[in-house]
Amino acid sequence: MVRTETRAAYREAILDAATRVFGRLGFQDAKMADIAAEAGVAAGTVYNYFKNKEEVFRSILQRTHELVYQRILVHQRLEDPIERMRASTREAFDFLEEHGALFLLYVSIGGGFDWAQKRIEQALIDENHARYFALSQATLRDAVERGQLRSDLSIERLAVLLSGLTDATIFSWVRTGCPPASARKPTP
Amino acid sequence: MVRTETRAAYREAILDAATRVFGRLGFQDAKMADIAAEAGVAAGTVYNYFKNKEEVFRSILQRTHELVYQRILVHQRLEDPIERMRASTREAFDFLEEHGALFLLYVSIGGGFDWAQKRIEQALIDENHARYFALSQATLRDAVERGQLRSDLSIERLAVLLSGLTDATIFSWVRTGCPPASARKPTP
Amino acid sequence: MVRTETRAAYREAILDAATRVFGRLGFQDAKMADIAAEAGVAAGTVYNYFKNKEEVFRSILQRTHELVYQRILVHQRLEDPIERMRASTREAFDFLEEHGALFLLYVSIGGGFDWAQKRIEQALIDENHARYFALSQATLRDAVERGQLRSDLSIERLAVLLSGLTDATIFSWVRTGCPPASARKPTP
Amino acid sequence: MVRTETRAAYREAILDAATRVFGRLGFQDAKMADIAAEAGVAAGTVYNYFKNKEEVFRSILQRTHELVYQRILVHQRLEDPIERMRASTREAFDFLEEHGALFLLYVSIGGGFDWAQKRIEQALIDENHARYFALSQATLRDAVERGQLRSDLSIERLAVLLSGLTDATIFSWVRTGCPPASARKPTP
DNA sequence: CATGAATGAGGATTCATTCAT
DNA sequence: CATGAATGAATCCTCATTCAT
Repeated sequence: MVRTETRAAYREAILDAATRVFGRLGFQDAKMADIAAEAGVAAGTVYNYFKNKEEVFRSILQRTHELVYQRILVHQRLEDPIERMRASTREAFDFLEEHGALFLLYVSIGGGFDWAQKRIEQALIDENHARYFALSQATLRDAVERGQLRSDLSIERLAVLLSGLTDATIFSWVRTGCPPASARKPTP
Repeated sequence: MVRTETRAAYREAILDAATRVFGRLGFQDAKMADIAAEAGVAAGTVYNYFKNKEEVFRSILQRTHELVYQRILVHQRLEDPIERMRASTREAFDFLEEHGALFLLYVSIGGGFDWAQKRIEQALIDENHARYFALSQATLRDAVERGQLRSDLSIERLAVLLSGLTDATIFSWVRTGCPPASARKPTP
Repeated sequence: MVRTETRAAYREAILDAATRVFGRLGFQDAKMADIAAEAGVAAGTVYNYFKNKEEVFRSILQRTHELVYQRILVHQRLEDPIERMRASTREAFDFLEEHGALFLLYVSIGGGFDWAQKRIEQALIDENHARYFALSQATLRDAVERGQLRSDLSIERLAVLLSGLTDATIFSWVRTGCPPASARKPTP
Repeated sequence: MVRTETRAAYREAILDAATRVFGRLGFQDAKMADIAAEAGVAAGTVYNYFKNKEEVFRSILQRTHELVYQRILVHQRLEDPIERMRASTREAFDFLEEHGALFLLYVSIGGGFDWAQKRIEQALIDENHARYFALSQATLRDAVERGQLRSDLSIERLAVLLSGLTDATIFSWVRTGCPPASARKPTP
């Protein structure tokens, strides 16, 4: 058991380090040696936990998605769909503010910009995106059923719109540098 | 004179080739040899026209910006600001459809995701973005003066919004793969 | 500890190999691959020990200087300054016979002939030369004090003269190909 | 005839340019393009006059040797062998002062330091050196016959000695940077 | 397993030389 | 012949990955 815990600790430490390094330098410029150094382990050690650089990357992505998803999931217990939506969105933006670099990383891949990676990661991205999307659609459907939303709109299209707006905000944010002034404005 | 034309032709051919290759593989994975091969010249030849890989990239960006800007500029002659805006936006999306890969490239940099490049190109990007932005603001101001737009809104904020919406569309587009179904819908 | 020894051994092996290769081909024609091959290691390994080709070169120079200097230093214990001088000079020439190629290398730089290198190494060369020179002057001064040498001569000028003669011999030697017949003649 | 003159003029211009460039940068660092530019011709033109970089180099060497040899030859008309010797030596040093860089070049090859070149040029060097040497020996022999020199010394050895002293001076000169203070001192 | 050094494939870039105009 | 651009072989160096200790 201790062993298992130790292994897990190492793994987390490496992922943490990799997250920082990738966030700082991007995928290509981040060297395995950098990651190892940041994690305080030897270069070879990283390979005891991850097959290669790509898998380190993929693992970060997966871990992050899981984290955000879990956080958002919590808000699904809220009774009111509108509240649920609002809380989820805020959660996403809160995460953004906390983990800027990480999100950059996510976006850079999610956006499909880093081709080399895209080939490999797209499936992963899509799968996760689908999870969020399903959540979003469920909430919207709920709202329609409760009469809080017009029923003559395509749920899917609405979900796409919402997702698009979020992406747009992130995109602008990223483009302009970072702090999206209005992001934390109190919702009226 | 012939020489000058020939040189220009070579330069264009290389930029065209580079655009395709970068679009296909991204900056890092695109090899100078690939670009040369795609252009049908020897590897060394590329260096007769561009100092290095980075400059090839930068030149593509600059050339594209110029092209799009010129195209949009044409529509500025339109009397009606609203029409001007509409035409400009359509122009941008038309370009997108024609030059998908190229735009991906643009976005990948403009979004600031490819760190290594960002450091270098951001100034270029910003400068060009400012040009578009100025155009956009001028048009909006015009519209306000003509009473076609509410005058109690911040022109700058409006411009940011418009820019953001465009970016959002591109972003979603890029994310989902490519064809943004609604993009060419007849404007009502 | 073993590690440290192993590392040192590798380093020495590479320097030995580099010395041979540089001696055979000169700085420019010696390829890092040649050096690696001669040392029996992979090309990349050389870079684990030296930042680049230049540093390999510089290290050879430094190591050699140190070696010769230490050998000469031993003779400084001799009581009689004249004997000290004689022994030192012979040591230098002995070294020449043992390490012809190496000395060629040294001279080629010391003489300032390999421009590209000169820029970088001159300081190193000068510094070491100064050490020998100081030793030489000290010995001469000693000889003067003991009345073994005329006191009306400039010590510095004498040292320059001695140094010049040694250089001249080496120079002729190198020019003519190598074996300076008279070099090992028994000193009467 | 005009043609021939033109050709000769081009050839000389290129050699002059090459001399300057080689003197400035050394053989390896001097680019054919540099030489062409310095000569004010196109890169390809150089190849109309010389087979390759090496031949440019060889030609400089040959031309210089010829020049110095001819200058020294003039002094051979002097009656007194001692005067002849003195004049020749001074000629050599005068040349040195005028063409420092060129001489550096000569020495760098003559000394056999630039290996790549040495392989090729050594024969040329040796041949020319032999000419000087023959002149020197003839003069010495003459001096012996006239009773101006002890007859119990080996002429050859004397010639070697003289040559060595000259070389030594050049060597020290080159090593220390350049101006050999005493070189032009009035011979008492 | 951790370590950290060895490995070697891979790629940007340079530049002597060639050749069409 | 002069020109100057095209060529592509050649080489230094990086760094992901492997492996002996």
